[in-house]
Amino acid sequence: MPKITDQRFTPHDHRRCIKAAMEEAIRICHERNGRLTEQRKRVLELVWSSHQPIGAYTILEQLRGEGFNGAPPTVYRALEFLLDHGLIHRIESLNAYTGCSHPGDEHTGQFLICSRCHEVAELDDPAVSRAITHSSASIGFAAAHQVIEIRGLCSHCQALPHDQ
Amino acid sequence: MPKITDQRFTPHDHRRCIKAAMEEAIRICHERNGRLTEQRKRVLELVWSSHQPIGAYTILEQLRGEGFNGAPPTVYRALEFLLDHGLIHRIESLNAYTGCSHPGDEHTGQFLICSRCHEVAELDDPAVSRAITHSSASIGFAAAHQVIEIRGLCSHCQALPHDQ
DNA sequence: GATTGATATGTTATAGTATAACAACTTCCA
DNA sequence: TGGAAGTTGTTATACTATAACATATCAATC
Repeated sequence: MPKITDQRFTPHDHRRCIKAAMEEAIRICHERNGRLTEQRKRVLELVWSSHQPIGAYTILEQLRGEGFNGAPPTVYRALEFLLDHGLIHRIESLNAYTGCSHPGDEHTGQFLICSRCHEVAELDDPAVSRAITHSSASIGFAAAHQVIEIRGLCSHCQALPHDQ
Repeated sequence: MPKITDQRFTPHDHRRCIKAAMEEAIRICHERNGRLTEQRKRVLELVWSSHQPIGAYTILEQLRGEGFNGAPPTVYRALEFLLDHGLIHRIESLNAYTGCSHPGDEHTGQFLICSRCHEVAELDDPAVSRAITHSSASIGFAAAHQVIEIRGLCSHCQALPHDQ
């Protein structure tokens, strides 16, 4: 059974998502002796500012809007840290980043990307992973990391008229 | 059962792959009234020149080595045509392109990418697709296009010593 | 075979994404 | 307190992709 731990694709008080994510991040970094500096924390908040994946340069713009006077490497470094600690994921097909819905667990995300509202939900269905591992193994391929990004329409957008 | 129609990940006479792919491409384009021009044909050959995905700018370099005096748009247009006609796939996680192993069939590829030799095989296992469609549907998401790119070690590279 | 509309290619410029390389600063512990 | 490790600043540049407009080629019709 797929595991969806958040409220994505449905209206909700998103501030709670952010708050919960930040608390989790602090906990995890503390546990792992990772230094969640102010910059990294702020980047994580920006990534979590919506359920739409956000690009590195958009993050940079936002930081600049807040008086930050930095350059791309700063953002990319923060993203790298957050990726390394499993706090965010990179969506390869969008060159963008999104908050991880269940950090801490070792996992490679499976993403459902709505073509209409552009929100992304993370689905971590062991059945999917298993199917892939099994199928790969049947031709002798040892699967390590899985990139799974599914495009389609979320339930909310399916209910809307087609002419947007 | 996964369907692997080619000889990837094993030594083989690759000229045959190229030849077969080109013949298929000609057939398919004829059938669909697509104009497989010399440039497009040459780009397709370059994409098929190995089982390693190739980047647009590498293609450009190679074309230039052959006396072609063009710019990126030419290459990207050829790639777009080939993608539209299902003759190649784009590997999102590599920003690169690879020949489609069974063009003509409607399908979204599932790719096995060897981290060591960098070859890519296309696996089109309906069981994997089904697992994803099913899992998505269970939370009301209508899956349309699937990006599946698996990193790991091919059977050949698994057999090699670890210190490469 | 000239006309014309559609398709394909050439050309220049620029947008968007990411990292290399080195300098300066902080943190933390020995 | 000194020094190593880790973090951030800064500049430059690499890599990937497309916009916009000009020109050329094709293919069907008159």
